[in-house]
Order: sequence, then C-alpha cells, then structure tokens
Amino acid sequence: MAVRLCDVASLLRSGSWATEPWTGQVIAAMETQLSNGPTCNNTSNGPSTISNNCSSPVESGSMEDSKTNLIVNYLPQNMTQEELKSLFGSIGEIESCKLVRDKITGQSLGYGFVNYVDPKDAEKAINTLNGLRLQTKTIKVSYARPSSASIRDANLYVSGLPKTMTQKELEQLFSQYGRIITSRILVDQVTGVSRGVGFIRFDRRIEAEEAIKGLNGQKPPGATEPITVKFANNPSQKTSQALLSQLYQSPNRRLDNLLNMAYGVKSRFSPMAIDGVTSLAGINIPGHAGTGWCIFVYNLAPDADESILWQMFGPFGAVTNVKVIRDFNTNKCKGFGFVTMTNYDEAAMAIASLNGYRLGDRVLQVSFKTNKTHKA
DNA sequence: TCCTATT
Repeated sequence: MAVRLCDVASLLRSGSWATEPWTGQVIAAMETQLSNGPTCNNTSNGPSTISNNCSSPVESGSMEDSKTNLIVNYLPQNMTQEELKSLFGSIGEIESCKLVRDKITGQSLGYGFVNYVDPKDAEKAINTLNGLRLQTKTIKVSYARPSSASIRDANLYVSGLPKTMTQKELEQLFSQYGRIITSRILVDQVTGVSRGVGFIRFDRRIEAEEAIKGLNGQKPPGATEPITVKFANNPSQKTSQALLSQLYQSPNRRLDNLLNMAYGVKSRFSPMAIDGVTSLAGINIPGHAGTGWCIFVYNLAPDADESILWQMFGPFGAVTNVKVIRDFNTNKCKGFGFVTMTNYDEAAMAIASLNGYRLGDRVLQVSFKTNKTHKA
C-alpha cells in the first residue's frame, strides 16, 4: 500500500523542474515517509519523543483510557476539520471529529481529535496514518489521553543548554521528574546546530512544576553554564503581528492571484466567493468544481483504496477529498477515482508529477476532471 | 528566549 511511492521520488528527481527548491521538499517528504513508514517519532518538523510513549496510555489511567479516541498532531495549518474527517474516515466509521482552533482567530492550532466507532479502526489509523507526510508536516497519530485539567500547561521552555546536548540527553535530564510527552531542541535552520533552547512537554503540569524547581538555574552534568527552565509561552499569547502574518499567508491568496492572472477574475479569499464569481462570470475551468479542483485518476488496480490516493496526492498540498469508485456488487475498484485539492498550483503540480506514474504494473493517467456529461 | 499535544 505504501509501496512504490519511492518511484515517484526518482521520477520527480529526473524531471525538469526537480531542481526547484520546493520540489526538493516534496521529494524529501516522500522519501522520509516511504523509507521510514509511519513512525512514532517524527522527522524534521515536529518535536518528538525518544521514549516509547507515542501512543501508550498513562499507566495510572487504566480502564478510563479510550481505545477509540485519537489525537492527531502536526496537521498542516490550512487543513480543515472536513479534510481531517475525510482523511481518517478512509479508515473506518468516525463517531466524532474535531479540529482544534484558536478561540479568537479561528485558525487551526494544528491538532485535532478523531473518535472512531470501532477500536480496531483507531488502531488501524495509528498504524497507517501516523507518520503520513502532508505538505511540510509529518502528522502524528496516537491515542488521546483522557482529557483533564492536570495535563494542561505542562510544556516547558528550556534555554541555556549546552550546544552539544542531544535531545536524548535533554530527555534523560528531565525524565526524573515525570513522563515526557514530547521534547525538542531548536536548531539553526542553516547550520543545523543547536540553538541551546528547547521544549519539554510533560504528561502532567505538576511534573513540569517539579522539573522547574529541580532544574531551573542548575548546571546539567558537565555543563559550564546553568540552564533556565520555565513554562513555555501559551499559544494564545501570540502577538497580533504573528496572527496577521498568518492570515496574510492564507493559501487562498495564491489561488486568488492565479485566477486573477489567468482569467482576470477578481475574487475574495474564500473558495465560496471564488466559486460564486467564476460561475457568475460563466467561466468554465477544467476540474474546478464546488470546493476545489477535482482530479481524475485513471487505471487504479481493483484493490486500490482511498489511502493510496491520500499518500500520492497529500505531499503536493491541501487535499480535501479522495474517492475510489467501486463496483456496487464486488466492491472492487472500477479502475478510477477522484481527488479534490484546494489550490490550483498544488493540483497542477500533482498532476504533472503523477500522470504517467507507474503504480504496481499500471501506468496511471492523472488529469483535471472534465465535465463530459454537461456540455455547455 | 519560543516548537505549537487535550476537545
């Protein structure tokens, strides 16, 4: 299922635009996903834990721990609740799904919850979707701990760390105070060298408090300078500057610009407004239907499923929906499916990259969906 | 001197 995508990477590498910087990111994204497969500890974009606590319930939580409720971390900023539901719904029936958003701005906080009807589907989701690359993110899928006030505000900011200290050493230093959920050392983007600052998220706030008492102002073993340990800034304390810059980077602006350049269409920044404008103007744009750009994928194998479509198209950008068309009686794929993507340029890049791609012994045909039944 | 993990 997760097979053969490395072929895409080599295909991309040999392609003419494989030298563009962000294409390289896509390749790197795919290679990470495909060589490692879904893993607990993530690669470049998110904090990770070294200890094996990625999905294990708290020991003391015992029977209370849900086996159907998952927390999904490191979601792309522009991923919506519907996309989340669509992605995880490809595994099994979902009881409920929630993307957590900032109360004031409504912006995604980059994580959410998916509660399945069947515990087996929750387990399957962890096994198949944890570590999935979506755009620049590697999502993390694990069991949600029972919600309680005691697990909130347990994130510590640590500074003054020796530049040589590894993430593992950082965890070793803090693990005496409790169960570490995530840890991270920030590094210089260019050199990759430690910036001497990092984060430790504990399971419970009291553990974090004890770690501050025990380690703030102390010198780690072998260090010459003391470290500072304090509670990390709360995301809600983000400056309005940062919020404005986030809003400014809304991906719809790019679609807006593209439409403007290609068709002279003036539109607002929401897909609804764009649909309204394009339909009013009587413009027929191939593949542009409803909430995004619909892509036709032909020559899928009979056993193809939705997850292969997510895996193929996800790395190129925001995917809102995937569908494998199946025979009603046999439930086998009829050889084709559809993928909806939000942004035109990402959809175009996915088509350019995946059209002609060999999936198993089949050569896929990938294009914008045409509307052959409604000749206007 | 701040990565975004508890609805």
